[in-house]
Amino acid sequence: MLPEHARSHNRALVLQTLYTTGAQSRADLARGTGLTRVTVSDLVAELMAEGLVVELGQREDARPGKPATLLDVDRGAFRIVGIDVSGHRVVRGAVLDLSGAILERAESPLGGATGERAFELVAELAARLAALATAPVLGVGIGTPGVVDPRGTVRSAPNLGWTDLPLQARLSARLGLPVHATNDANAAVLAEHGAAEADDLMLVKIGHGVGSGLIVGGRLVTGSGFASGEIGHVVVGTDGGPRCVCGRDGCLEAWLSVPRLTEQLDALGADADEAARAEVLAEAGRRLGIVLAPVVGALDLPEIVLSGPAHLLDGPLIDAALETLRKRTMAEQTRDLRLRMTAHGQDIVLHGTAVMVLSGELGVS
Amino acid sequence: MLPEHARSHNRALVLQTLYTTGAQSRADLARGTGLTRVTVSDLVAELMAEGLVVELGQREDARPGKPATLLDVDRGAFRIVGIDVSGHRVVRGAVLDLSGAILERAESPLGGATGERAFELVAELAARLAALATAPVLGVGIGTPGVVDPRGTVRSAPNLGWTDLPLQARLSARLGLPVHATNDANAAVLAEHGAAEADDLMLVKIGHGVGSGLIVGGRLVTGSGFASGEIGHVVVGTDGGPRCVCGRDGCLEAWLSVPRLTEQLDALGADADEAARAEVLAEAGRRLGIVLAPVVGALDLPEIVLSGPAHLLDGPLIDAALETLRKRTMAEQTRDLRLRMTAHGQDIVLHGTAVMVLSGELGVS
DNA sequence: GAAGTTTGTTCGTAAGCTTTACTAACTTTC
DNA sequence: GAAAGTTAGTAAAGCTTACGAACAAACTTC
Repeated sequence: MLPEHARSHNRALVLQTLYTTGAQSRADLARGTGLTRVTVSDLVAELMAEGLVVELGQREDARPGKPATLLDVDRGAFRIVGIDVSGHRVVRGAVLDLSGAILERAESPLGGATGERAFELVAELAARLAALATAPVLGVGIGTPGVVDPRGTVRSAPNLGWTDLPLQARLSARLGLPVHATNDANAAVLAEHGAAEADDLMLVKIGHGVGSGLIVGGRLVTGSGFASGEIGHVVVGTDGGPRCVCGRDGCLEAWLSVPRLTEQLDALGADADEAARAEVLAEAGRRLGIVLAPVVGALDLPEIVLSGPAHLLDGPLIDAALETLRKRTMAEQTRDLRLRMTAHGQDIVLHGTAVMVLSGELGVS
Repeated sequence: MLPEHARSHNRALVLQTLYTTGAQSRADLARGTGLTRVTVSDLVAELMAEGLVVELGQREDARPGKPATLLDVDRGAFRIVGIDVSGHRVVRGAVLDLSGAILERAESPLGGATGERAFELVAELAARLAALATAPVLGVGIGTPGVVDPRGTVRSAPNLGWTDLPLQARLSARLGLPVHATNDANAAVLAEHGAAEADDLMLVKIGHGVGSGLIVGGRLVTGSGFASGEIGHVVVGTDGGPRCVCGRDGCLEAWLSVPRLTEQLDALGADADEAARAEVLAEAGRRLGIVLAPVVGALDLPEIVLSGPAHLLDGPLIDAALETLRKRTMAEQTRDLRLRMTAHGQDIVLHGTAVMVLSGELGVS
C-alpha cells in the first residue's frame, strides 16, 4: 500500500460522493468525505483536468458567506459501450452516458453462430457502437452467459461454444479500449445494486435458463470456480419433477425456465381459465421459493430481485415464491424480505455492464 | 484515507506475512510484501518496540552475502482469552497464545442461568482467565449463540435470555481489555478459515441446534440483520418431516440436531443392528445435503466443514450428505467439493475467538 | 457600515515510502 | 589467499500526499 494508493482511493471517494449525491461544492465534499477542503480542492482540480468533473456556477440560494461553486460529475463527458450476449437469438448493444442512460442502441442477430464467429459478431457490434459515440469512450462492458473469470476470460459458455476464450483481452487489444467482461447474471445484479440501498442482494435471472447473481457485504460474489449463481440445475424438493435437459428430474430450470412455462401455459389451450394459468405460475413460484429458502437463511438476505418476462413472473409466480419463502424460513429473517421485479426491464444486463465499467475505470458505482 | 492508514495497512501486512510464513529475514519480508527493505526495516523496528516481533539470530545455512537476521512473531508475548458460551450446560473458557494454542482452561456451569446472571458468569470467567495469563492479554474473544451485531451487542439470544445486551462494551469496560464478540458459528468458521486455504468456506455447527457460519471472498458474512447462517429452521424437502420446536414440520434442526439423532438411535434399542443405525444417520445426512445444495450452487462453495459430535456426524451422515449434494447440483461445481469434519474438535469456538482477537487487534488472521 | 459566516486558496509542515548509496559479512572464483 | 560477486541491513535525500493555519473574497445580518 503506497501513498498513491491512498490518493486514488480518496480520488474515487470524492468522485463517488459527487456521483451519488449530485451537485455540491468543494466544502460540501470535504464534509461528506471527511477530507479537508484543501485536499478536496486538489483532487477536484485533478478530476476537472481529466474532464470528469465540471463547475456548474455559483449556488443560487441566499446564505451567509462566500457563495459556493457547485461541482458535478460531467455525465456527458464520456460514453460507455455495453454488450449483452445473454440473448438467445441476438446480441444487444448500447452506448450509454456516465449516468447509465442509453443513448444509442444496436443489435446483431446471432443466427446460431458459435465459437470464433460469435466472437466476431460481438467485436463488430462493439466497434460499431464505439464509432457511434459522440464523446470519448470510457470503456466497454460485456455480459455473457457462462463462467467468466476475473480477467474476463470465458472459461466455459456451452451455448456460444466458448471455452477459455480471453474475451476481455482480445477485445481490448482489438478496440484499443478498456474492456470488462462478466457473467450476465452478475452484470444484472450490479445494475440492480446501483439503485438498491442494501449491501446484500440476490438477482434471479429467468430466461431460456435460470441463473443468479449475488452481492454480499456490498461485493459481488464470484465463487471459488467463478461459477457463483448457478442455481438453474439445483434439484428442487424431494418429489421428483419434470425431466431437465441435464438429464435429472426436478432441476429449478425444468420448473421455471421461460420455454418451460410458456409450453405449460400453451398446453392449457388459448381458452384456459385464469385460475388454471395462475396455478401453473404459482407452482413455479413455489419451486423458486423452495430453492431460495436455504440461501436466504444462510446469507440473511434482505432482498431478492427477479429479472425476466414480467407477464410470466410478475403476479402469481412472485407472490407464491414469497409466500413459500416465508413459510420455509425463520419469521424474523423473512419478515422484512422483499421480493420484486427489476425496474430495468430488458436492459438490465446493459445497465449492469455500465456499472461494471464505471466501477472498474473510475471506482464509482 | 490518510497516510497513516496506509502505514497501518503495511504494518499489518508485514505482521501477517511473518505470522503465516514463519521465521524469515527483513529482506524476505520485503520480497514477500512488495515493500522495500527500508520500509520493512522501519516497520519491523516499530513491531519489535511493541514486543510483537523478535529477532531469532542469524540464519544458519551457507549462502553468499551477509547472513540474514531471522525474525518471527513472538507468539508467547501476549495472551488471548477466549470464551465459548455456545454450550448448553457450561461456559467454557481458555487462555491462548498468539499461535492459537490453548495454555489454560476453565469453565463455569451455566446451571440454567439467563439474563444478567448469565452475563455475570461470563464476566467472572473472563476475569479469572485474564488473571491466569502469564503475559499481557491482547484481548478477549467471545462466541455466543444468537444474533450479534458488529459492535458486539447481542441483539437476541433466546436460550440465554439476552436481548440487546451490549456484551462487548460492558465486558470491555469491566475488564479494561479489548473485547470482541460474535456468533458462535461465525467464530467457528473463523477458526476453520485460519487453517483453510480457500477464500470461500461454510461451517455447519451441529449441536443442540443447527447453525452455520460463512466466509465468502475471504470475508465473514454477517447478513443484513446480522443473522447469517441461520439454516436450522429452514424447511427441508417437500415431504413433511418431524415436528420442530418452532412449530413447523421438517426444519433442518428437526432432522439433524444432536438430541434428535440421539433420540432416534436410542429408539432403535441398544442391540440394534449397525445397518439400521447407519440408515438413521444417512437420512439425516441426505436432509443436510438437500438444504446445502442451493447454497453451494449459488455461492460456488468449494468446501463445507462440519462441527459437532464425530460419532454421529463422521460416517454415514457425512457420506450421505456429500452424495446428496453431488446428485442435486451441477457436476462441474461439486466435483471438487470437499465435505469434512473440523480438526478443531470441541475447541473450535475457542480457537475462533482467538482468530477474531488476532484479526481485530493486529490485523492478522 | 461593521461584524459574522462561508468558501476556496496559499503556504508551510508532518508522515510515509522510495531511490540511491553505503557498510558489513558472507561465498565463489581464479 | 586475494579479488570479485552477492546479500542484508541502514542512512540520507527526495517525492508524494494530506493536513493545519492563515487569508482573501464574497456574501448576510444587525
